[in-house]
Amino acid sequence: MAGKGYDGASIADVASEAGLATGLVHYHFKNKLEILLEVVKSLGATHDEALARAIARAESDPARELARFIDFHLALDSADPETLACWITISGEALRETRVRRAFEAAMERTVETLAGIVKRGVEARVLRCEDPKAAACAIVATIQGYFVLAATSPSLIPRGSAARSVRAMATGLVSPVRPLRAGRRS
Amino acid sequence: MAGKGYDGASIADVASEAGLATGLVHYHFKNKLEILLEVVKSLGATHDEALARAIARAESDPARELARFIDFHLALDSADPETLACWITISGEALRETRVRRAFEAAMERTVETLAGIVKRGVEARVLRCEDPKAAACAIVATIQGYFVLAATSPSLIPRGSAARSVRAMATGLVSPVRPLRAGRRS
Amino acid sequence: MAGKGYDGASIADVASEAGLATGLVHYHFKNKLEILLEVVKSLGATHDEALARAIARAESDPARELARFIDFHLALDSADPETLACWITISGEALRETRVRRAFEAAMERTVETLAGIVKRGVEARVLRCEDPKAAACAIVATIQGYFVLAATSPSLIPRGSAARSVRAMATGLVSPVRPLRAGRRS
Amino acid sequence: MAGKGYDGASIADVASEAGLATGLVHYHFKNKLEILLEVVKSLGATHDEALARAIARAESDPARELARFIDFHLALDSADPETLACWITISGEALRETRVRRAFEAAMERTVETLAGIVKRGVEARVLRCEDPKAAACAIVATIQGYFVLAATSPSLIPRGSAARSVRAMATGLVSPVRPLRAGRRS
DNA sequence: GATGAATGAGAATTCATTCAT
DNA sequence: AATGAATGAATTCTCATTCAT
Repeated sequence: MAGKGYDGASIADVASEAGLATGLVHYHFKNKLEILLEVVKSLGATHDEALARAIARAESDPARELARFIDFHLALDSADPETLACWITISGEALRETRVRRAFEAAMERTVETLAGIVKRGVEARVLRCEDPKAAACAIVATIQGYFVLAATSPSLIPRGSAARSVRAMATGLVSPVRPLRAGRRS
Repeated sequence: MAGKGYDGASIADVASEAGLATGLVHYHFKNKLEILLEVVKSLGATHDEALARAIARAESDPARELARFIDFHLALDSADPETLACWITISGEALRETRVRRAFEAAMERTVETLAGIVKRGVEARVLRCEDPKAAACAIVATIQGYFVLAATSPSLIPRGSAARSVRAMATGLVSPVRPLRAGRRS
Repeated sequence: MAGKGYDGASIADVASEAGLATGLVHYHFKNKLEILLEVVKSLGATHDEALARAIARAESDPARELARFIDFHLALDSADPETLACWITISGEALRETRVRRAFEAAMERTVETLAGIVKRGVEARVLRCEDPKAAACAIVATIQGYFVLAATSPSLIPRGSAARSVRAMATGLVSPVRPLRAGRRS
Repeated sequence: MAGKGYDGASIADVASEAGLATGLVHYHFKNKLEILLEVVKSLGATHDEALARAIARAESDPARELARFIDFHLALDSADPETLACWITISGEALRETRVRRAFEAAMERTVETLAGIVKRGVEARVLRCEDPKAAACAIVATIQGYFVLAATSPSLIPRGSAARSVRAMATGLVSPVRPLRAGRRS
């Protein structure tokens, strides 16, 4: 589905990719749609766990958590293109299938809330200044989603390595950290 | 195609939507794909013209042009949901069809270049500071694209009216205007 | 139609081959079928005239007329492949369309009668011996038709230049000429 | 396909003739073309086996094998008209589809080689005289093919029962048997 | 659990034919 | 005579889904 799109991938494709017989796919999934929903669920869970791990390494410093959050999503050079394509495919189906939309929306909301939580704690700790943490979190998540689309469709448009750097700069405009945002140990 | 997606919309759907016989659609378009390509082309042209008009009202003040650019794209409350859906559908097909990708990429590139041009002129005029105008333009365009996805799939996630405001704040982090960015007369 | 077959050739193909607009084809021909019937008619007439000319050069010598008849049809090296293909296509449609069958049958019958006439005159002139001139003519015409099929589909199967020679030898077995059949001046 | 021609017979026709659902035909054959190729293959195999059996009854007497060969193909009164139509349809498609041509050509070649082998053995055994057995075989096979076309499209043109007799007489002219060719026990 | 044949609805596409101009 | 847009039926092919084994 990542490679051919939801409609483009037939159950036979899915089955052969998994080394199974077509019939067996329907033994495990009632519907083609259920397969996609399972993908959203699993992709979301994997993402959330990996994100939590990445943030945990920031040792509860909100400013560094924010930087981690950005870097985690925008290390596009090392991103799995298949996962990117998958996520964009999901966003496309979310336009039309209520259940996909709900799952996609839920995943986005969890991510936004995670980030909003970081910002709020930053504000409380007076290392960040921000009037509307939810809006700020939403803006950064939107930017990340937009970079996903660009990375998957028009990679040559993104100056190499600029994504995370640019978004850290943008975040500065949103949350006015006391000190400039610095990347985690990774970068 | 906006409503049902590229694969979901049959030629019969397209034809009946247009009040035509199915055969006539194939008389005018060699392929289903050509229809989509025509949509990309036309959507891109319409966008470019409207954007140029919006920027023109900024009377060559780069900072105001930048604000106009943002507001033009992110007046999401008044955005046509069908056009949003259409653009996201296109980005999904761009993943798989080379020709759609090229058209989508070209449209994105034109938009990025337009914005990069504004930033460069702002830098030259010393009203903006920015080390990498291309990267900055790319980041803002990515953010816009991301907001489109959110607006079309998860509108409840975006605090009402926050999009343009947030992006103006983010832009501040990227281009350090001498004075804070203010919207044009519209806002 | 020669190149793509009756069904394979669309009216648009026919029109563009002739440098006309599609509509005009139907102005001149009621039907697609009428086009094919016209082809049979015209091909038959052209054939008959050319055959008559070829025979005329034999100066009423039945044995030489027979040789001429064979050579005329089996100078396969110089045969127009398109005409061959056309004739085979026609024979295929003759299987199914009554009117094509009638036209094809009529053309075949004229050819058989022409040859039978030659043989009869040869018998009367006592230069040929043959119990059933009609059957003999039919056999030779069948052979020619069969060579057409082979020449058009499996030319490598026919030893170069052997067709006319073999058929002259075969004719010998059918009509026992007093002297061996010799080709006309052409060969 | 025998009755309506390759293009005239739809997959739906094929399926209903076989009492199957349309989809199942495509489950077993990748293409419509593959169906035809399968027909050529199967028809060729059936023909070859039956021909081998017919020849076997001639007890290795080349002159009688030759007569058998002719009678086997030209017992047109008892020939299956559907098989005839099928073979002619195949020859028509052979004009246009490379793979059909190859299969048709191969079948013709096998038949020609079978006959050429008979003639060669006859020559070696000094019961037949023939300078070019391949050309002779080719001529007789062409005649048979031509009779198929006539039998399928213009049966009234062939004096009843004359085909095999005529071809035996023609063969005499090609291979000069020491004694006249006589049919096997069948005739 | 697992297989893969079978079904039939629905898709894109082609094309003979019509017809207003 | 000529054009070419328009029609809609028919065709090949794909595929989610079912089901006997």
